[in-house]
Amino acid sequence: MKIVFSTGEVFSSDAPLSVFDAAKELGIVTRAHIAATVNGQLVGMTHKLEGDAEVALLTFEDDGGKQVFRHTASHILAQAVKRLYPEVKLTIGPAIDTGFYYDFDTPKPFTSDDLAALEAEMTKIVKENHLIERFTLPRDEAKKLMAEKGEDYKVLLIDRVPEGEDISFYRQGEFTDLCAGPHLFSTGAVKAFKLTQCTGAYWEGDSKNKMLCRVYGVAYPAKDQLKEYLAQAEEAKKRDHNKLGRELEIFTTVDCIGQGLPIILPNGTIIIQQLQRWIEDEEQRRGYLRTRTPLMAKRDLYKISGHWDHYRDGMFILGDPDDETKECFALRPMTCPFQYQVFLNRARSYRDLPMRLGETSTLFRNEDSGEMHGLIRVRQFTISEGHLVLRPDQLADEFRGCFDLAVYCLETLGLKEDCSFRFSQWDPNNTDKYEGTPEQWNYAQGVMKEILDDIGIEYKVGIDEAAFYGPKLDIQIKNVFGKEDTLITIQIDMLLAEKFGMEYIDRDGQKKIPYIIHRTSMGCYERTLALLIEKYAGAFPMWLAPTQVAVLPVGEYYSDYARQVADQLEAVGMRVFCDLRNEKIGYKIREATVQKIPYLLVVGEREQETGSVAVRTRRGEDEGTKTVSEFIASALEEIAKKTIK
RNA sequence: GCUGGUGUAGCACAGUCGGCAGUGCAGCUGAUUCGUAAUCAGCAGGUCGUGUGUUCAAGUCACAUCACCAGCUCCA
Repeated sequence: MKIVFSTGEVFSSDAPLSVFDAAKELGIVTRAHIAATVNGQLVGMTHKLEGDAEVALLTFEDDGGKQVFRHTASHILAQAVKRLYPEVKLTIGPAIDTGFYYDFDTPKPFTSDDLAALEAEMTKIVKENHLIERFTLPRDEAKKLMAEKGEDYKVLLIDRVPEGEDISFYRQGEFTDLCAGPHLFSTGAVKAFKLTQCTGAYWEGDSKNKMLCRVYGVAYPAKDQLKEYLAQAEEAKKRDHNKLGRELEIFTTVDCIGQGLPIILPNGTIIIQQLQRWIEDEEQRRGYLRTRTPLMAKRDLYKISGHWDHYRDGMFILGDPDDETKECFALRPMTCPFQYQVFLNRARSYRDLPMRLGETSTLFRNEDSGEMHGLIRVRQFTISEGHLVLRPDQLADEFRGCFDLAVYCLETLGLKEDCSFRFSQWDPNNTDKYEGTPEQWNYAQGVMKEILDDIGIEYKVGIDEAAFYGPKLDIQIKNVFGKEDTLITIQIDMLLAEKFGMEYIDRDGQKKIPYIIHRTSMGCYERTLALLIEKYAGAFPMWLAPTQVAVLPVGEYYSDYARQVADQLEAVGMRVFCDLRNEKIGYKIREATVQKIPYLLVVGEREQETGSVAVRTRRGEDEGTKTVSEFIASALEEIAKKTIK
């Protein structure tokens, strides 16, 4: 058999041998090699080669290497748990983006003290440097082994292994776990790790099931890598919008107003106002008509749209929903059925299409109490909402138009590089959640796939992530904790137009049902603001900065001149803080810098005499002395271009 | 909604075994008139999230409740 390595070496052998042995014969294996791929499949170094193969050796720097390394770390954790708490039952313990976790069924959830004890035990297991051996068993013997050990969850998992697939176990010392693998050669390689938190998590991710105890951890081959990760995580937390946003007086919350109902303070309001003016103008340039529709409606409207059946728990209802003899209102959780009334206002011709409707729309959603998070997940929020009513032949072009607008928004805000795309589809096995027939869904998703492939973006498919009326392109972004949320969404809807009796007279005189695109351009203002805070750590681009310029006289004697400079800046629309307090210049500079005001203009005798300002940035750079008009010109240019510095 | 954690002045925090409510920054007043990241002094600031209980006595103990945080679940 012929073994070809990705580095070019070729090894021929008559007898089966392991990846490690083959690589060793060629002298290309090092201690850093912890896993491999064989014909594209991830395996451990001890994997036996039994035929021609293409092999690539992996280190921790490779994704596959990380995965194997972290997975072994999770087994070491499980082994430690079984040593200290034999009564605990094992469930699953995969590698994840940042590290690993293991879910345990414990009589009592672990505490942080327990984690310290577990870490100590894990250190022992690493020092003992157990070899990790793989073996397989026939189905009934596998179940018998796990049943004897009292591992009920593992017995369930064995039943799920498809016929014909190996049921594999990994053994390290006295510990054996049902596991598809692969794993490291031995436990000794996991030199640096930390258990980061323990929380609850439902068995199989279903809230109807028992809540297990999930322990999260991170693991690295070297101590300094762990140290670096922990330092980075600490740094990321300093950018947390929920902390920074409050410190910078962008928003606050008040107990007696309630959960998910933040107060946007003046600084935050300026940013949202800038975003709103910008996006409304941009949409107007792109042919949108603006509307203003009510924040609430009678239940009758939601019955037509389907929200009454599919989304009632998510709405704030005013009145008794079950008393049909009395009026019952609900705050709107979305804009669609309201904005459709604009189209329905009179008979429409094919010439009226595409009709692009835009609204800065405030919505209310009664999220469960545990769901709220700073400005990212709230119960009342405002989005750059839009609905496009279209002829079938316009669908692809208009979808692309929405996509272009969304990308333009993300690029302008500097968020694009942090985003990923998700094609959110329905779940054909869970059709109760959705309106429409499989034929309608397959058609809508087919059309959308064609458009996405034509645009040529990379996307993940999200099954069971669709809206109840149609598939979506979701633009996803991660916060500082790595948690992903939808920032922008573009949806194709082939159902609601018919429900609302929307139609247009086509060229041939026939009544036709239009297609609808639901979309946001910039998304939800609150959520976008949160991500901007985290992206820029509060140092916003000039055009968004709540205060753009601080004018700082070196002494009270120059107050009049400072005020004159500030007046000139304000006259051209800039947001200025003129610090006339009787403080030393160093103190004023420190304070303005901490507040992340983009430009600090220091003025004293020299500047007063020449009609100039000494320019300093919030990053401490000295930009020299400029005349006031020179500074205004460059600042206005930066604002107009929405430059990101 | 579920699991775990937190809640003391505007902010960051201390408060031991249940025994007079504290520190720093911010704020206010005064002095200082100053050139690129914190001048000095004084003053004021509190129903210890809220409620109920235990106790001679509760920031501290118990129960309930509200809010905040992380995770799970959910997310049009």
